[in-house]
Amino acid sequence: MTDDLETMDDKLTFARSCCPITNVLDTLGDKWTLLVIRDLVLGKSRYQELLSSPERIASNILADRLKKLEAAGLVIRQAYQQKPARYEYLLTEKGEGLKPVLGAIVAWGQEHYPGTMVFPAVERR
Amino acid sequence: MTDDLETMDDKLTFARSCCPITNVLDTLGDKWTLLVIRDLVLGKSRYQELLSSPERIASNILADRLKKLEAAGLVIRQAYQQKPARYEYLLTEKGEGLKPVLGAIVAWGQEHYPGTMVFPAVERR
DNA sequence: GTCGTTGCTTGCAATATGCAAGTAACAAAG
DNA sequence: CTTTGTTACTTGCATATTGCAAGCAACGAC
Repeated sequence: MTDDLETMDDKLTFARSCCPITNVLDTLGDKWTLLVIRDLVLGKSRYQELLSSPERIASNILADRLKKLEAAGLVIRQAYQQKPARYEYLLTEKGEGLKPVLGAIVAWGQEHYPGTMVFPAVERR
Repeated sequence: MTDDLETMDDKLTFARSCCPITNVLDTLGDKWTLLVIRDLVLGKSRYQELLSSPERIASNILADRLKKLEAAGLVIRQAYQQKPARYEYLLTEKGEGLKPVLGAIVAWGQEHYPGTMVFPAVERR
C-alpha cells in the first residue's frame, strides 16, 4: 500500500506518511514549538520575551525551535536594530494560519484542564 | 507573576504553566500521540492495527503512548477475548473531544503540505 | 575600562527514542 | 505431546534529544 503511494508521485515524498497530521507533527510535534507560536501570536517577538514566558524554555531549545520554524517558513527573523544587530521574530502568513489549531487546542484544553486560562496579548511597545 | 498564580489557588497546580495549550502539550506534544488518536478515531482498536499504520511506529513507543493515554483518561483498554486475554483500545468521550483539534491540524496541513491526504476510516469487522 | 543588554553557543548529564530480539499465554495443527 | 502462529507487549542497548548552566560576541552607557 505504501509502495503504491511512493511510486504514485515520486516528486512528493513525505518523511513518514502522506497524512497531513503526520506532516504537521513532523514540524510541530514536541512540547515547545506550539508554545513559541502562541507567544508570537500574542505579540512577543524578541528572544528575551520568548524566554520569559512562564514555562521557562531553555535558551538552547528556544534557539533550536526558532531556527526550525524559520526553516519551515512559519517565522521570519529580522533585525530591528543595526549596532549592535538585534533581531525580532515574526510569524509569516503560514505561521498565522496556525491560529485555528491553537484555538482548537485551547477549547479542548479549557474543557479538560479546569483552571487553565488563556494568556493575554502583550502590549505593543 | 507566576508566584501570584501559584498562591492564587494551590489546589490547582500545573506542571509548566496555567495555559491550556501548555497542559495539552504536556500530554500530546510529541510526534506520535496524536497519530495514535487519529488511528483510534479512524476505527482502529487493536495493537497490531495501530502498529501497521504507514508511519511504522515502534512497538515500545506505541505501548508507552497507549499507557499514557489511558492514564490521561483519553483511552480505555478493554479485553475483547479472554483466553488468551486480548485487548482493544477505545477512545473515551474526552478522547473523542480531540476530533476538532485533528480537524484543525488537517485543514492547516492540507493547505501547506500539498499532496497530503486524509486517511479513510477502517471498515468495522 | 567596566558593566549591562541581547541573542545566542557550548559541554555535559539526564532522558527519550527506536531497533531488534525476546517473552508469555493461549489455540490450532500435526 | 510438540510445534507453530497470533497477539500484546517487554527488554537491552545504541543513538538522539532535552535541558542545565556557563560562556561568548558585539555593541552602548557610564
